[in-house]
Amino acid sequence: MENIKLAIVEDDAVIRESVEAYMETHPSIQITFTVDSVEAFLEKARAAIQPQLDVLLLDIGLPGMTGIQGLYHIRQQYPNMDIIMLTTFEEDDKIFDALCAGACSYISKRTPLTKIREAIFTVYRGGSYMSPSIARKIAQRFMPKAKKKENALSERQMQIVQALVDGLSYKMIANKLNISLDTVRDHIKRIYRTLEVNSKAEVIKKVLKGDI
Amino acid sequence: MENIKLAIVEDDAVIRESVEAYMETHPSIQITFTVDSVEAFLEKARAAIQPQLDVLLLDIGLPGMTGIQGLYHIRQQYPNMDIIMLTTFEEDDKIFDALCAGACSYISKRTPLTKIREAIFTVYRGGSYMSPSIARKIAQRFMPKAKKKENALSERQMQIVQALVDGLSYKMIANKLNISLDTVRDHIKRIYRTLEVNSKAEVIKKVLKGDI
DNA sequence: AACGTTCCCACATCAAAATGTGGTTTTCTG
DNA sequence: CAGAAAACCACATTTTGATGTGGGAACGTT
Repeated sequence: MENIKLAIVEDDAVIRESVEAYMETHPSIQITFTVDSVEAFLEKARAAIQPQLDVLLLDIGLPGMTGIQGLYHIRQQYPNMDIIMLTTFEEDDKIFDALCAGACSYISKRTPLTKIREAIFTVYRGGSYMSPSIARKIAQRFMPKAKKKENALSERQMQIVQALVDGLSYKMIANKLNISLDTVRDHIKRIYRTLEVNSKAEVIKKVLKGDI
Repeated sequence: MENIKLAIVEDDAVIRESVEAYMETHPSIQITFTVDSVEAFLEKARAAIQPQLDVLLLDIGLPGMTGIQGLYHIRQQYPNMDIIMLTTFEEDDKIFDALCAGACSYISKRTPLTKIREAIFTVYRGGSYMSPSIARKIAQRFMPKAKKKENALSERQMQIVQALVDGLSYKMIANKLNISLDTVRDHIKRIYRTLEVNSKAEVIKKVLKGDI
């Protein structure tokens, strides 16, 4: 029989209490505590007897320290705890911030409690649940970005761009490609024009961002 | 009433037929066709009367052209179709390849048919469903990479690095931060040392790659 | 054959960056 | 308070980078 130690951080009393009441009814879930802010959570965590925790439901839009900021601090105390972010649809653009900060699940507050409970079990077992709209955004993040223009560089130009990205100086590029320094300059000049940039830095940024 | 036009690409006849039989029973799902390879799918798509399709269940491990390779070709014919990848657990490392190739959902074959059907509706409505173990892998992908060294830059140094990445010149940085040009040089000099690089290009690369 | 593209090279100029040495002032912390 | 760390500034030198102009050779297309 599982025994999941759950904590809740949610400022809206109505939501907090309804979630708490619902989760409490399940025999495998044990609510360790619920608080209304990250600050309150951290205080509990700092207390002498640091309560053991498996899963945390964390609201993303909190007064004071936001959930995202809080994630960072919370994970210092509980590096192995699984954190489920609760969010309203307006905050969907914070998905990636939250994921980067270490959230492992991201659920809309509109999700039925039964699904949220399911998610708790899922993350406890090493999985992750994402609301469908969230998951879609994540999937899109991986898709090839819409290449705007036909800014196709020639084969040679690509070699030079690559060398630039690798941090080679003009001289080194000339050497590597067995062409003269002036030729390298010539290529780069034209590359800048077709890419509509005017510094090495911008070229590198474009490449690293996948715009090329 | 929804009317989802579904196609299935799956080489294993047992799985294919069981999925087909199950989906067929739902009044909102209409199976346009099922085939056993990407090649067969593309042939159907090339036919004079190109069938309309909403959702595709695509096996990832196919003989001949794999699902991942197929994704590319299929999406040329049906750029707006939602594609759900079916996968066995051994292929979990192909998640990101598939997502990059344009899949919008990724489901283990061990998933109960009822869940798979749910996923079909989810993607049809603009969402996405990921199997828990897959979703977890994706979440982990976003988490802070293991920072190797203590290359911690000071607050000020980070500002300067950021400015460099933004493409500002030393002069502009000096102006922006209200310090002298020489001071900017000084900071950058030290940054290069602690980062063990010796050009702006390398700094930018490090930042963009998340090494910092 | 004429044209466009790509690749190649040279010369020139000014701005920017890389790097070193030397010193001062805050600010934080043991 | 003393010492370390960070931030600040100056001066000097060498290398790179950005940009322009001008021209030549190879290759494929019309």
